[in-house]
Amino acid sequence: MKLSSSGFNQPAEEEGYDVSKFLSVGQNYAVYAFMVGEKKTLNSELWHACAGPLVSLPPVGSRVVYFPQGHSEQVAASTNREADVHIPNYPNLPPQLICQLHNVTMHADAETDEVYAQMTLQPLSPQEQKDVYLLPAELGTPSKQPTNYFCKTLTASDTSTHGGFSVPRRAAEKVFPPLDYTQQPPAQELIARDLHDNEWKFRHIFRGQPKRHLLTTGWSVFVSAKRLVAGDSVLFIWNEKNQLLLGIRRANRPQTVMPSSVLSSDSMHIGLLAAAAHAAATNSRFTIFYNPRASPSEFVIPLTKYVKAVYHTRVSVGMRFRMLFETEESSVRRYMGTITGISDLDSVRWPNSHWRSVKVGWDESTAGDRQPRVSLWEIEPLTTFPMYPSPFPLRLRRPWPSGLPSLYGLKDGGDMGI
Amino acid sequence: MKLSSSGFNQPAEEEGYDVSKFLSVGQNYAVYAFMVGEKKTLNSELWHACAGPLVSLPPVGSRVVYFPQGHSEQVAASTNREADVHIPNYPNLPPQLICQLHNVTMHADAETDEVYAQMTLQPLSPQEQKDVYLLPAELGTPSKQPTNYFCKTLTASDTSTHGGFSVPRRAAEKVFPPLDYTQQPPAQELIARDLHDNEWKFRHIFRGQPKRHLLTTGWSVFVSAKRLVAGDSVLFIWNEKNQLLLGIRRANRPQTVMPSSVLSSDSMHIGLLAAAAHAAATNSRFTIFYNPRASPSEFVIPLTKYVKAVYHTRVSVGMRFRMLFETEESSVRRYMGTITGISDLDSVRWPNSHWRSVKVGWDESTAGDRQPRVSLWEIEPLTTFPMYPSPFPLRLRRPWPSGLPSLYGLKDGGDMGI
DNA sequence: GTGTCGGCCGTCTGCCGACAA
DNA sequence: TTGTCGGCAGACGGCCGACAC
Repeated sequence: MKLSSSGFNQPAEEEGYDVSKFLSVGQNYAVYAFMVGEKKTLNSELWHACAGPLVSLPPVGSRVVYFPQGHSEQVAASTNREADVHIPNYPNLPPQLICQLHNVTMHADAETDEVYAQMTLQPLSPQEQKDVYLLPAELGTPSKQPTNYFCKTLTASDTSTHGGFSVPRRAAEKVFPPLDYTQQPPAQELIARDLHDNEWKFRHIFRGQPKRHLLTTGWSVFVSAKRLVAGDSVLFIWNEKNQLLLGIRRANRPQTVMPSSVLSSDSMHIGLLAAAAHAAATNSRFTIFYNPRASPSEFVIPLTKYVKAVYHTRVSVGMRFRMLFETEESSVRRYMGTITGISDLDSVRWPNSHWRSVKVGWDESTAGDRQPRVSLWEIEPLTTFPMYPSPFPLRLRRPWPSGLPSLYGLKDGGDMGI
Repeated sequence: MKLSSSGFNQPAEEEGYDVSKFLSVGQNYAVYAFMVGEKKTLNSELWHACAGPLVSLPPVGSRVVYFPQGHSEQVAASTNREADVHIPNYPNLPPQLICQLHNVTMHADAETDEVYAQMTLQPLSPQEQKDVYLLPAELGTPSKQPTNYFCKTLTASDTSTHGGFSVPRRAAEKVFPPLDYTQQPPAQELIARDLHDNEWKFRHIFRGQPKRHLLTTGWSVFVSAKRLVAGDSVLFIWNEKNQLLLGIRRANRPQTVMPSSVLSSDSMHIGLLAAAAHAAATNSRFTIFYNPRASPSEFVIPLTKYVKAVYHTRVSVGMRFRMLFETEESSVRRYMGTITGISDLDSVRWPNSHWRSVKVGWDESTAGDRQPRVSLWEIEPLTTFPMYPSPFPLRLRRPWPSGLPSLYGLKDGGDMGI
């Protein structure tokens, strides 16, 4: 069977699908359906697969906590410019804003396939902000990766013009349709759709000595169109509607500089702060973009997760903890560390903020790119009563009453490595 | 002579050169020299050639007028999103800000070669803002295109993989070094540097029947590296240091959508307004990016140009005028039109603003993409005393005193086509 | 004067199994 | 099990003058 080489490139389309129309929370992770006018479906599972195993989006309609500091970090990471000292202070903007999450749309950059989410947030009124601490804390709903799925980091041979793509055997048997082994060699045409609903055709063949699964015709067109290089990852996923989907995850390149050429990074930082401050002052909606692979940390988290971490968990200097990280093979592993201090990240602009208030040391010396500061809700403290929830109901307490000095009394914990 | 095909691609570098170090104003257009640390020189003439014949940057140290509305238009054009109604009003931010221009740096996007300028502005104090109207209005200093220069819009053959680049004969004779006509066919190696100081080598040959100038070896590498398509333009320019430079100007593509994936367009609009408002309130410096090929109009103009247009020129409904436009061949031509009304573009947010306060009708019916609204300083009114300056000194007057109704008494002039 | 084409040659793409890690 | 390679055949890149507008 010979594939024609035409029709492989579809025109790029603007993406943006409203996920707020239907919402099912009956499963372990939120399931969205998305339709906007004549727009086609942007598959939620594919978006999450591209975003990575640690990324979860809060359900539409839920209450979330928004952190301007974290949002600022995303802008800083994207523009490669820290927020300048010239940026005005917004004294009426608290370090965290409890919001109603009205809308979440998943997007993919038309140029790079970079995934990001647009969220519409509405700050609660001051009275509502106080009341939420009295609500019972529900358990968070962790994201789940789909099962019928595989992800492979591309080798030099995979991206070379000299050949095709070598499919790991288990992966091919798990997610590709079964080959007709009566043919010699067994082969079929695979059709997969990307985030923009563009169709890609590949010749899937099982040949060689020893036998292996390969993608040949069509593969190089895909590699050059997506500008993939060795180290990037490609993933295939089989959705419920019997469609094969594929996505990409680019390697963490040495920080691509993008000074945007439209707006200074200072203005961007001011923009997000002013937008949040205005929304907080008027209790009106505002819009943010969350780019999970550009942002150092999630800056919109479920309120339940925040309340549980900040009000129902006791942490102290010297305490051991675990934290989840994504591995290079796109799976998850835990790293261990010790809390070395608890203090404000920026005591001038953001006093009494919980954003990255925990200074930590990591057990493994290869902790080069792991943050020296984390937030309470990112870590899992190891108590002397581990593995099962405490049978004693925890009483609510405010970790440091506003207007009073921090209970921890430790502005800069220094290195107390144990 | 055979060129090796290696060494044609240089690593992309971050651009950004300080032009404020040396400033000569003795010529008809501002000449900048730029050095930052070990950075190489970004050639000012090449930047201007890529920016187009109508773009001029005010001299460093001069006084300029900054228009938030125009800046907002640039963001809207770049994000394809108009400013939302949810954006807060900044009642203390006037529609124009008279500023000291402290710094201008010319840049080129590392990905696309798009040219843009970064400017550092400092609003004058309220007292200074008033005083400037009493200054004598100097004549503007129009930008000038260099002479040793040519620009060609690429044909299908130029960008096809099938062949090279056909050099217009006059252009080759004017800006390329003379060929050695003793060789048969006459040929040479051309070396040209782009905005990033990357070096590009081309085989320049004079052959065929009839004889013509061609760029062969090296051309296709350049086309694919810069992702040029038919309709884009390439320009060659010969600078004073005996270096051949080359730049590109992309055709106005059908609006490439870029929702930035980092910051919502609302936050960007708020950001530029809040940054300007903060700078105005504190008389502190702020930074803007001016992207001449993305922005519908210049929004930082010399104060002298503004004062001359607003206070020393009488315009009225029905008056005829001329205005400069860039042609598709990158030269300049004048279009004629008639003033059909004078009114606020946005009487709610920006009352009494001179930004696009003039409604116009264009003589030629092909005026599809010419703005229906222009600013006073963009047009050249045709009076009954044309061609030479009036011998009578014009007295200063404010066109519409703030707090009083517009002198024109015409909120919406409608179509008064003559 | 210059845009496009047919002709022609050389390089590179891309499919194959061999082989080794 | 799978990454890389040599071998090989065919496609495409790219240089040439012809020719027409």
